[in-house]
Amino acid sequence: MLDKTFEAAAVEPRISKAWDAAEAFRAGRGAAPGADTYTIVIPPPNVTGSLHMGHALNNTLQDILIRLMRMRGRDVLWQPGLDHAGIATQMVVERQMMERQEPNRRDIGRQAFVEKVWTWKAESGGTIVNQLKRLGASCDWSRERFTMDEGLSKAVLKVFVRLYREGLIYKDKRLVNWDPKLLTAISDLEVVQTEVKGHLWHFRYPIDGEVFDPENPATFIVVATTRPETMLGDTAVAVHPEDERYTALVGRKVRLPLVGRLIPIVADEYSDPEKGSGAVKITPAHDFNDFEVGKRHGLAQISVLDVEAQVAVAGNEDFLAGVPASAELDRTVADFHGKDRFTARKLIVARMEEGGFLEKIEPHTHQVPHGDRGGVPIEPYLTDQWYVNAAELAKPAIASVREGRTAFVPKNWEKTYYDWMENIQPWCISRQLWWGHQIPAWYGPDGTVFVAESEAEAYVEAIRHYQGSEATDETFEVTAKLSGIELTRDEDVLDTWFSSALWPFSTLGWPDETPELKRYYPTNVLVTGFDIIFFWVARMMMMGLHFMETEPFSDVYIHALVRDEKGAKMSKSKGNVIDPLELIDEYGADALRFTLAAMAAQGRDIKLATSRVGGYRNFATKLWNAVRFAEMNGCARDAAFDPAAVTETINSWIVTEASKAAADVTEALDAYRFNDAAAAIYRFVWNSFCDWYLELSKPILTGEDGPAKAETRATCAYVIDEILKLLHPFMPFITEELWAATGSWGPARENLLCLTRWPEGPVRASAAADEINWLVDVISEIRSVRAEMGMTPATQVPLVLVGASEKARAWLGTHTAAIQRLARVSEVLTADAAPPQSAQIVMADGIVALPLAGVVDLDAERARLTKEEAKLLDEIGRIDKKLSNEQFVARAPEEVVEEERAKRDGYVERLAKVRAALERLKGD
RNA sequence: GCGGGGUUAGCUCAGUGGUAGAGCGGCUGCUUUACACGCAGCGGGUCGGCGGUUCGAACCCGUCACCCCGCACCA
Repeated sequence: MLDKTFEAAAVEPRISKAWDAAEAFRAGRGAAPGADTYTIVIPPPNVTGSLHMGHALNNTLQDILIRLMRMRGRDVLWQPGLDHAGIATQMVVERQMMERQEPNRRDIGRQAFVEKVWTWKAESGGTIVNQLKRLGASCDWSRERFTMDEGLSKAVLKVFVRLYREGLIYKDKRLVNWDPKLLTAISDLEVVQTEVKGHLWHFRYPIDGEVFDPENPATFIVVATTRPETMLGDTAVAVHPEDERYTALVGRKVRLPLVGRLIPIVADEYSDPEKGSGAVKITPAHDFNDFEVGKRHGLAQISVLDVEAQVAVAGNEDFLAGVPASAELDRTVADFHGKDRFTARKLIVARMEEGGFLEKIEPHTHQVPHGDRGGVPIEPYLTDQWYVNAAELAKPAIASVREGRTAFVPKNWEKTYYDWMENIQPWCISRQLWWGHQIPAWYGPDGTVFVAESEAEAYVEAIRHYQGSEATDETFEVTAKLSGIELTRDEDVLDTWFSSALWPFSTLGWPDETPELKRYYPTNVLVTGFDIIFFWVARMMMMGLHFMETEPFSDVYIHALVRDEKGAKMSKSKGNVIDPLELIDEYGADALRFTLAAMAAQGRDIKLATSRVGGYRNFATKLWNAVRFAEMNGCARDAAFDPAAVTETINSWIVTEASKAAADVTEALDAYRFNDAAAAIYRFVWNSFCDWYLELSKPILTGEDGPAKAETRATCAYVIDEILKLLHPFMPFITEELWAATGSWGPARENLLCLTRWPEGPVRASAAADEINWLVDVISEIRSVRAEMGMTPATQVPLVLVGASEKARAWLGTHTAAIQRLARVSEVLTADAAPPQSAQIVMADGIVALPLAGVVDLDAERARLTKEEAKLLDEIGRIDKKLSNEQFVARAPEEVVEEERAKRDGYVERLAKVRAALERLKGD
């Protein structure tokens, strides 16, 4: 006998083990002969990560699709794995070293540090994998991949070299987003804008040739800035060409305070007359816009900060070039050199004030770019970095979506994709880190770069380049030594997303021509959150198209972000994080999964209230107890059972309803309408099967043995099987457990539920619906009236069916026992007229009278009927208004008009009966 | 500034042309032999405001208000 409740914590690990032991999730398991493939690659979670609500949702949805398709007999692969998360992982390991008071990474050197990271990965990396297993994710874990694996690294090398040779990867000196804390460049996408309350400092720059007088505006030009410390690198002041206030000054020069550099006033449309003073200082080496202005006017790029964003002016040739020596300059160098950018800011403002160059300070709130990992303001910084020509790779990726080869669901995300792809910037892929794929570029003594898949090849190329001679792979070392060439490898590593972009094919074995690659690429759908469209979707599209010449996936399902119940994004700093593992502990993985699926409506974020998880845990218990009931009543599966051949009304009805539910669930999942699918199975299980079918079957199951009882037992078991299948993608644990349990009291199961065929086929026709609807109405109405009349459940009264049709009388006969039980009725009679002092329930087909003499307050019954009369008059009035509108009759579809007429007829008929019932009560 | 989304029951949310539903919560009753993580019943919404299209609008269009999210920029 099943326990009274489902103990998720006890059952889930056992079921997981059973799946593992059966290798149930290996690619192709359960596939029908000759089946099409169905592939999903997991968006690789970060190796340092642990399961958060976003992962829980993302993987629940993927698992639902995967389990569905596996049950439908497709050749399924769900490819799992992790990415190496360059910056995050390096930070984690460095923090650990610091906590253990070990020497830092620079002390131990690159090789030792990388070894430490691998050790860390082996010990504590990838905890998320086990957490995904707890969620029930049916990935082919035997194929788990890591972006730093040998095979995937090989793919990275191949891709880098090929793109380089095609001119799509290049090295360039430009401004990058520099993180002065982590000491690396980062890409645009890794920068977040944060609102900062700062100041706008207005500085007076003296005009060359005038005697500076703070009191005389004709002797200076005012520029406003939020970043005073960059003024040391100013190389111009820009004004708008049509700004009349300044036209006379264009072409003249100003002398940069504190430094003494003579810099031009240029006319450039970048300058906005509305902002600040209308004149803007230009620092090409420290601002992206200024960089462009500088290029237009041939200005020098003077970097005045070092990698840690400290002022670096002493011995800085660019800074000193053309600047006359002066005591003031010496003081500037002495005061500021080596100072942090924020310290320097204060000092510079003080010095400007001292010299009379500070006009005013305004409070100013603005968005300041911060590194998303390091959390400090990024510094636009002039360095050499490697770039991918993303604009070129984006072209075919845009076309794929435009031409429908890859479709976004919901469709409106296409716009976001286009907007980004059409304005895409060069992708900076080099990172000044140690953990990651080291860039396969070697430099010769004169700085010539040799990009190759291995050091050996690089030497071959170098020897060819420098000496025009050939070397073979076997002898290159010798040759290299003899040639005296020494190559130095580029220190930098690649952006983690560079390797993630190859994920849909690198995990399948590319660049080798593996059978898996041939079979499972392209994949069917990528399931991800919108915040990751740029990171993954776009880049996977670009790389997939370039190297495989086929889109990596045909659908991109973009799901919601999970927020807290107030709608705020969950974050550790806000402390509003709901931990999915805690929910699993408390309610079970099935309940969490079902909640997420039920709330995953398209195009809307999920505001998660934990109370809902509790509600769906109750749903699991409900199902559990329904099966327990079946067990207690001997509802064992019957191998010879044919759902098409049942004769009992309730059996025929539930078999039809089950087929409808199957069709609804399947249709919804095929359209990625997870919430509709969840709602359909929920309604069927609870409101059809448990509330009505099981209740109606009780008289039969507790009655005498015979064909009706046997059929009902078999039907009940059959429907439970159908339910377990339909619910399995959503609630894999409890359904697998019940599949095994029900297998123990009927014919043995041939297979695990996860490898069992999904219910397919058309909705079964049945004539039983009218009869069951009638029955449900009768019972519901009686219950309602009883409650309204204040009758206790213990009070039993007879039921008298008055003026009913042949059909209704027959139905009454069939279901007497059920009505007695569910409506608490002592006996069931028919009559031509209602007995005196009855409550009279007006049905479409006759009156159900409950003789209540002495049991109930007749005034209350009169009031009830009067209320109903008023309501009916209301309805009739409303319909009359509609029907008397000529436009409605003329223009509305025929069937709608007919429907209204039929409704009216029904109401009129009821009204007559209600009035008759009232009349009868008058006599009592 | 550009773009996307939202505003429906006390709360969290479904519902894309025929006068509204779920879960949770509330109220009343129930030791009805599957389930109190339950059963039965009840209450609760002028579907953000205004205007338009339509025979008919929660739904389509316009507009206003408020909220959220991207992107860009900010001297």
